[in-house]
Amino acid sequence: MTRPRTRIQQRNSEAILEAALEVFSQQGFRGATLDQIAEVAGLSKPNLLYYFASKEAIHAALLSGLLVTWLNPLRAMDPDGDPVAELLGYVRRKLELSRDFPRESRLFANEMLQGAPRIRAALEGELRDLVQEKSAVLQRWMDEGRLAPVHPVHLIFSVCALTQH
Amino acid sequence: MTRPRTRIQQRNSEAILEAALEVFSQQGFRGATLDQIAEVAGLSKPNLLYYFASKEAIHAALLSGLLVTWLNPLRAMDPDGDPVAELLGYVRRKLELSRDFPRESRLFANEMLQGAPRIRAALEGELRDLVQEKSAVLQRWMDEGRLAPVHPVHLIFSVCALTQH
DNA sequence: GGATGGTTTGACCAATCGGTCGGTTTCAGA
DNA sequence: TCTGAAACCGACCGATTGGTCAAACCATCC
Repeated sequence: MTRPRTRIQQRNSEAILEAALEVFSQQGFRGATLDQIAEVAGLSKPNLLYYFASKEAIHAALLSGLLVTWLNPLRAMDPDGDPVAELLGYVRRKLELSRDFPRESRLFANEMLQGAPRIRAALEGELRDLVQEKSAVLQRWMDEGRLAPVHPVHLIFSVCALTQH
Repeated sequence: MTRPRTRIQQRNSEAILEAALEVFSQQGFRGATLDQIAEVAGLSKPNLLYYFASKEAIHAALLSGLLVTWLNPLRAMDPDGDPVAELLGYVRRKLELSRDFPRESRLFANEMLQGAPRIRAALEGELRDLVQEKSAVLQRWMDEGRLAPVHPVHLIFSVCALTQH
């Protein structure tokens, strides 16, 4: 619930999440085991469960911060900026994210492949709203003749597809 | 090894592969269980293992036929045809494949996410050769001025990314 | 009708899973 | 230096896993 207080809590919580990211992103949720995570983190299995209530809790903690980070590149697209520059900036930020955080990218992909059972709500809320908002911006740019006319949602989808892939 | 002979073998083998495709594509290899597959197939678990030696064997049987099917759209691109028409035909065939066989697509994606441990060899052989061959064709078309100049491998990668996504 | 070989299953097994428990060690603050 | 709480772990638990096996079943051909 609250943030870790002591130094030990801080360090071990981070080690667990780091290890869990490594394992979950490669094996998927069901494929990962607490023993694997514990070994990578350099802790015993009971000690893992001293910091997190369950395997689900570790996974949830990883995913919770993920969506925000992943939507940032699109969110940062400035409606008042230059259309082409903004669009290319969006592509570049998204690409750098995939390059610098491949494990997070795979974790996200794994979740999507299974129908996003744990983040569906967030996707249908936050993500949907953001896409609609930015689609409107793109549409306006196209109407003003400052951007080649294509379906704005398809455009966003294409950028996601290419960068994520 | 050899193809099923009797009608019963034919029917049950297909039922098992059909059920395994359903389960593997949703849960991944480690996430899927023989009990789930058996239930979907309408057979008992020991009966599954009468037709396939192991869980691995079922998965391998599914993957073996997959790569060929998945490379067909690119393979069918005709070096002597019209560049734009051939490229669009490739995109269309790939897109139809993803639309009509989403489970196979997810199975493939799952395998890729885990580093393709079971089809890495095939990827580095068959896939690599085909991409290089078709890249040469695309490069020739570009040199002849019949296609906008981009990196041919990036072009193929982009089509894969968009259609698969 | 009986013999034969392909087919099916209930019962079972060792290994592994996520998670618990009681007790021990380590640490921080007085 | 002492003490109480935080941190840690060996041993264990019930459930589930992939897989086995002997026995039963059943279709087919002589």
